[in-house]
Amino acid sequence: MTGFYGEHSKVFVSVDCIVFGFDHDKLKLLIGRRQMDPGRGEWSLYGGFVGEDESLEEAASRVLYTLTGLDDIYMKQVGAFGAIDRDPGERVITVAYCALINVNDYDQKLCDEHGVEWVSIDEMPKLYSDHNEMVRKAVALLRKRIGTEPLSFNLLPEYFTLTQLQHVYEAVLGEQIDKRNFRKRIKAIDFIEKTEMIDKLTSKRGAALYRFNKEAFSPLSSFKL
Amino acid sequence: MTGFYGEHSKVFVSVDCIVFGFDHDKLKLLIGRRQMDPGRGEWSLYGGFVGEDESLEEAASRVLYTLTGLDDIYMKQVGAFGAIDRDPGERVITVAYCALINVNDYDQKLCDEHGVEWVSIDEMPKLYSDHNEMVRKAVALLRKRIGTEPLSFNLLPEYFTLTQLQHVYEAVLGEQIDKRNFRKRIKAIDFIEKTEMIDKLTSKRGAALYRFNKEAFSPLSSFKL
DNA sequence: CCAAAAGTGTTCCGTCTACACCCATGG
DNA sequence: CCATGGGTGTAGACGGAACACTTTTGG
Repeated sequence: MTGFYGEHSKVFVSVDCIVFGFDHDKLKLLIGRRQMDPGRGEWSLYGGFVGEDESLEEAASRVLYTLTGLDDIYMKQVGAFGAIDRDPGERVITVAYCALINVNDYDQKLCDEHGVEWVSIDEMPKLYSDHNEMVRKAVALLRKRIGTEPLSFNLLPEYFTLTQLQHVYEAVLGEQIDKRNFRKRIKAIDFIEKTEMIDKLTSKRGAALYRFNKEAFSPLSSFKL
Repeated sequence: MTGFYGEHSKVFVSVDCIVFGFDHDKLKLLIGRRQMDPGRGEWSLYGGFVGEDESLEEAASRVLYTLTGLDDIYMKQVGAFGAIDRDPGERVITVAYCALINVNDYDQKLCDEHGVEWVSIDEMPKLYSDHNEMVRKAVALLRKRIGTEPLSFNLLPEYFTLTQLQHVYEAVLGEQIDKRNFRKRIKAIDFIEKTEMIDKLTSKRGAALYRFNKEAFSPLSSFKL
């Protein structure tokens, strides 16, 4: 089997993961010191090469699993980056994926092993290659979509208070939101369910815990937030 | 120079172009019969492999130039498609690009040479590999963006009537629009300029010709349509 | 008893939507 | 003179934004 496309050239393809988390009212990004040449020691997104036996999504999932120990992560393609000299080593075309995780689920040991840590997106340092551009694009996508797709829940624990949820929106959108208007809109969304549970950690009075009901959500149900 | 990433494997990368046009009140797509194996003779998007010396965008531009004879085409990345068996020949990762062109500018001779033709998007046949999925995604993106980005002008000649413009929106969105409301919104957009010219071809009375003023448009000026 | 966060409605204003008739002209 | 597409305004509904006070309880 000689192959059909033999006359054409092949190229390295990698995936890079833009991992967002939410903590202390801030949107956070997981970055680490690059552990290979070229660019060893520079701040960088976590990534990996795409193997012969895996799709792009599989490669991204594998990389995310290696990094966080988590499976079944919310993941969305951000785009392909293919400038000739984008990687200082050899030519590599990268497909960037944006992942949203709950920082509590995250495995701190793995974090340390890979030398990655959380930084606030507004304190992001210069990253390796064109990784800053990837992050910018991912944040832009996040902002566009958070109003019409149920993304925010991926950044929170299963049970959350409305104040927490509001803080996620404020962190992503970068603006303050009126509490009463926010809660009014939440009430209109039927797949955000109030539970009987009460959170006593974040306030003396205690706050009702809510959850996202995946079953009640249909991709067709357009909502506005 | 042995390279830094020698232990990893390389893969074929191609670009596929989803070329939209607008004619007779319909959104059209440029497709052709595939002229190589495997899949020879099947309906397909037009594409090409990414060379060692060109970026993804350059490859897409080259492919579009080869196909249409046009330079400086509006082009947007749709996404990367990387399922292992997506191509029946060998493994190929493809980056899809969506292009918008004015069907009048198009070179009919090249069209014939490459064996491509325009089809209405609602009469699209089964295409090679996962190309239908690419088109679906491109149409979805188009619908999302046409309301907030000045895309529509790329599908029209430099000078156009408001009725033509409205038909573009109707074709893309797949729904009727109220003429008076549409024109009211247009009046509020300052980078759509009325000219002194009058088009006498499409109606007996004649219709004012408008143009999109690129200079008056700023990417920040958010508009709603 | 007080600090700190939770919870709750109303009014106003601007935006979107629905809707029908006259105009100019070529044939 | 009539068929064809061009062009115009208003009223009512709806949705989004602004805005302040009471409740609960741990310390």
